[in-house]
Amino acid sequence: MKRITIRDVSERAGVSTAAVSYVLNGREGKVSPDTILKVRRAAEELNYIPDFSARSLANNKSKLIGVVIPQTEERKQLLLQNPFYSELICGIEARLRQSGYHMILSGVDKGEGYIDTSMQRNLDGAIIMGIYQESFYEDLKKAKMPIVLIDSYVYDSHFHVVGIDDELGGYLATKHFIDNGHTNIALVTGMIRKDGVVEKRFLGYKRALKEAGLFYHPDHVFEHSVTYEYGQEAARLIVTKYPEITAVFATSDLMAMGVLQGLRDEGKEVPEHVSVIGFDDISIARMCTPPLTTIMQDTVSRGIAAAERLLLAIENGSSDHPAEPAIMPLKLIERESVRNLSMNSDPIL
Amino acid sequence: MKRITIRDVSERAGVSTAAVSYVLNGREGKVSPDTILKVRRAAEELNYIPDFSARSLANNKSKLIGVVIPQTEERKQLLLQNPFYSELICGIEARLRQSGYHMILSGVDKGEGYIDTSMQRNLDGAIIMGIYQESFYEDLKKAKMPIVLIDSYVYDSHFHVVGIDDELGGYLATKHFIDNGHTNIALVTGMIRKDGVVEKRFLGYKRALKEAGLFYHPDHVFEHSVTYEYGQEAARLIVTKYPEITAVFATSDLMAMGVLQGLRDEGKEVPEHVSVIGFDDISIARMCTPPLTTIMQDTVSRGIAAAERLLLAIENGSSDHPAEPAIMPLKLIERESVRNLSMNSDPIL
DNA sequence: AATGTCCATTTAACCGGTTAACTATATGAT
DNA sequence: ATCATATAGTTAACCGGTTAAATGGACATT
Repeated sequence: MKRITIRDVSERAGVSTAAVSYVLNGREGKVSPDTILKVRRAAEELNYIPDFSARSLANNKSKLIGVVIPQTEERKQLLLQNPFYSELICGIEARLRQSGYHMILSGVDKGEGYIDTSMQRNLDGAIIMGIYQESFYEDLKKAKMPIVLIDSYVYDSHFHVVGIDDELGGYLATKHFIDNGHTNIALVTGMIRKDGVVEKRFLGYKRALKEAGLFYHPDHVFEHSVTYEYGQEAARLIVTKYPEITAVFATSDLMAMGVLQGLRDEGKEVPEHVSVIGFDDISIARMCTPPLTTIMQDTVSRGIAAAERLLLAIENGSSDHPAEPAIMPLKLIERESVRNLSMNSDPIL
Repeated sequence: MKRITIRDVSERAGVSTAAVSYVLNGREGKVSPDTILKVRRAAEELNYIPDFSARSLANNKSKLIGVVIPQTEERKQLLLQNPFYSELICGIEARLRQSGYHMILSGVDKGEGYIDTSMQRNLDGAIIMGIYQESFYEDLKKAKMPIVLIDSYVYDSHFHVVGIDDELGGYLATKHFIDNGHTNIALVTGMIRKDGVVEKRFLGYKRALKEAGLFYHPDHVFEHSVTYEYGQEAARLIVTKYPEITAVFATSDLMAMGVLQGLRDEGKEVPEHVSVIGFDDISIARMCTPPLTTIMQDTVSRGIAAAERLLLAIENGSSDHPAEPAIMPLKLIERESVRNLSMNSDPIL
């Protein structure tokens, strides 16, 4: 059961290996229709499947894309428990496969060592989700391959960006609370890092407050990690220490779900006592109790868009001058986790 | 910025490329300590990173593992919305990376064409999650690489299996209902396919019923697709057509969450009116309302175990005679979605 | 001194493709 | 008839490693 090589095909077709290679790669005007036919037939009959390693070695194209997601520091595992990443990956994988590319999925925490992977595998490009320390981006630049960033605002001429208007998202959520008569609005969020998405959402939050003439209260910002558990903890804090708060904007649905649970643990009803808005509209947002009002981004489409962008850059060989950031649409989805305080004068249960 | 090759290292160290290769691959007794030192230093100084394509071409080892998960037929996207797969992948990725392997994640529906991927990339092995049509397994056998199956019972001498005792899981869930005084217990499940996991869970369900002297009622089995939406639909059916049912065993947490929502849509409370048990203990099982009683399997560990098993098979070159199936532990986690009918004589709200 | 062994090292073929450069033939222009 | 050009196909070097076989030197044996 030896492997069928291009030589086998060339012999069977009665031509040189070069001819076979030209036919199989669709080189224009290098081969006659007759030869094309012979080669196609021979390849078909032998069920020839090219070896990507050999191909990669010869022409320095691996058809391999690195996909990076954050990982937990302690357990060295992918942060895939946040469905946000899963959904992105669905989109990315589907689009890549469609063009004959494959995806190598890796977790990264500090970003050290990823450059090795990229070199070893001769990656044609990479999609980086999440935000990392500066040095990682420096390494990525050295890699000299097209790179698409999702969820970080490192606007550098080396990087393509497929983002959303996070500032607007933060604004819309906060505004929605204000429109519903809320004035004490908490923000529950992961670490606010420079160039990260939550920084922008935070900015939008502040803008909405300011625009409405509301006071920005730093104590009402609960900042830690993007986990269900922290959402829960923040909710407890809110109930016990800041009872004036009637609305919580969580910068990810996962945290929002934690907030929901935390409030419940403390005997508060949503939205009767406290209203909650999330971010992302991951699929479980509509499944929780009550269904979560959230800022929707079409995550799967965003994954597809990121892959598309990357493929384009690869095929153009334009790793240098990326187009300007693609900004995907965004909107607030009203479900049942927000109560209208102004109109509804029902007494609290 | 040319690539550093083994030749560069050999020149710098003043030895042949063969010597470098031997040192870097730790060939015993082929090189003197002196040479080892020189090579190590040179490689270090040049920051040499080997090219896996070249290596793969030369020794037919790619250090690449194929990881396959089902995909939706319509949209050609990975079934990653079920966190069960995400969690497995977390475990797999972590373990593979630890040993210098990388993972190519692909979606597959009918299984056609995957064999091509495997050939093109010279995969060293594969981990297959989910269940597929017969022909896919036939293809896999031809691939002549170690393969680990998760979630299918194709006990063939070609395949390694890292499973759980699904029959027991089904039994435990059903038994728990019975112990709590339930006698009309519905089963909500994806398609019951031969050699699939749900077939076994179904068997466990029937065994528990029989053991308790309860009548197995085929109408109480709701079988369709493993989705939140179907769980919801099944719940509606149950409430409207089979009001005698007081307990629902869903064979995946995702479906169980749909059931929860469907019951709520119909104005039923869980567990006051209807009790629910899920399967898998995905992370959101404890996050939903009420927290879901479920059959816990440590999914991440199972991913790790699968990877471990595969690596072992690869390193032994033993693609032929797999050890017997590894069966991971299982237990019922009691949360708040089951009501005890027998002891608790509170009137229904 | 000749021969055999061992050890460390090198040589060079090989993996399976791609592609620049070359050859051979046909076509067209002068 | 001669030369230039275009077209179709081939040759062989090359990508960056691995590894069987050959080499060469040191040492021991007869």
